[in-house]
Amino acid sequence: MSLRADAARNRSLLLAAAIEEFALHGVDAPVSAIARRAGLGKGTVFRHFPTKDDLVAAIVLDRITRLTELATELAEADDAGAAVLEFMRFAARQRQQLDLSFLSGDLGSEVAEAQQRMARAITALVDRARAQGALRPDVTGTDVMLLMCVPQDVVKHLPDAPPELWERYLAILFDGLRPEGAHPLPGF
Amino acid sequence: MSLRADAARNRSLLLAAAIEEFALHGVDAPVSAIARRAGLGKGTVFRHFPTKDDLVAAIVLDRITRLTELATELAEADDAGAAVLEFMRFAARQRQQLDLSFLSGDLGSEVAEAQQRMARAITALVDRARAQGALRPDVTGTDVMLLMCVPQDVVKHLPDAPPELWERYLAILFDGLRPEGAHPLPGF
DNA sequence: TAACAAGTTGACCGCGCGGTCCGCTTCGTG
DNA sequence: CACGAAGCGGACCGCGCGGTCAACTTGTTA
Repeated sequence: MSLRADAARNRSLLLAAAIEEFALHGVDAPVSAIARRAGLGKGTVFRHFPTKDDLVAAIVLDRITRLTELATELAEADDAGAAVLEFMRFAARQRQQLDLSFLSGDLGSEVAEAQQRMARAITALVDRARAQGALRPDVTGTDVMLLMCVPQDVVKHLPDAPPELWERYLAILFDGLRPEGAHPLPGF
Repeated sequence: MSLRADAARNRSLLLAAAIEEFALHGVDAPVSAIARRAGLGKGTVFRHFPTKDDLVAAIVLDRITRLTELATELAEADDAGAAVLEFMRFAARQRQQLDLSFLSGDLGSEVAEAQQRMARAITALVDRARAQGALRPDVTGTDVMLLMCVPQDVVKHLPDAPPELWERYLAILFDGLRPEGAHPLPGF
């Protein structure tokens, strides 16, 4: 055993508190607020995560990993176009709960490698959809990676927006990725 | 005359320096850096703009005004669809030079009113394009306002991106706004 | 050109942040 | 249960920020 029981519990308490706090006030939320929300002292945060960036990296790493898993899973779906859409929907929804970008900022080599793994998984998924004719011939995995968070980001600029508005923008965006004259996917 | 000659010159020097600094390092760029870039003392900045927010507001106000003027101008174009696209292109290009959002953050009533004027101008432009059948029947001015900055925002996540990449995303995005089965505009 | 208003400056202040540290508490074990 | 190690807490530090101010310089005008 490498971690004491209460320490493990506190660690996950801290992660949960950090996710909430970052979602609510952005990455600039002070560490002290995270500690307060977790009902712990500030020092405890730095015991588990030597640096605030390490805390951020831990969360981002988790999110990236989940996205990678989903992309890998969806790569086996019959309808690759629908799979891409579902992936983007998941990514946007996840972004709703977390203001952190997986792309910008240097968060250490571990995160960078995870990003590359995710990029590969997404590229595989997108390549397959393109081969099936579900996407424009020039759409790349990078395109999807860049665009998948847009719906949530855009909606956040509106103070009083209906909570499902982002789906509308996802639809508009995905429509721009489909080949010309293609029929819309069911559900839109 | 209400302003001394050198003071007027310094004021515009400061505005230019602030635009550059904000574009380079975001809105969080310290006031001292702006002063240094302008070759002036920090105190001078606060003489012209009592608060950093006032400086930001001045710049944002200028940008919003230009956008409003352009939207009003373009409302008289024959091809309203092409006009909307050109407007979005201008907005995105402007956003390239400035990291400031015209939408989020409270920057006083003056900016808020200017935002509303811009919203009206854009809505008029978009309504006309929609009436001409150049856009989907459910596209609103708000949609265009929210989406027009996306291309630049998205590209900024890529560290080594070709400078014209944003045009590609504008094309994808605008394509999602056009009615189904419509032929692409010339140039794409 | 004299004299005053207007403008400029950089040292200075208070604040809140990320991060440190050491005395104290609590868990796990023999 | 007793004891050592692992974990905890919060006062504390240094830093860089936005903003202030009083001494100084400069444009303007009669």
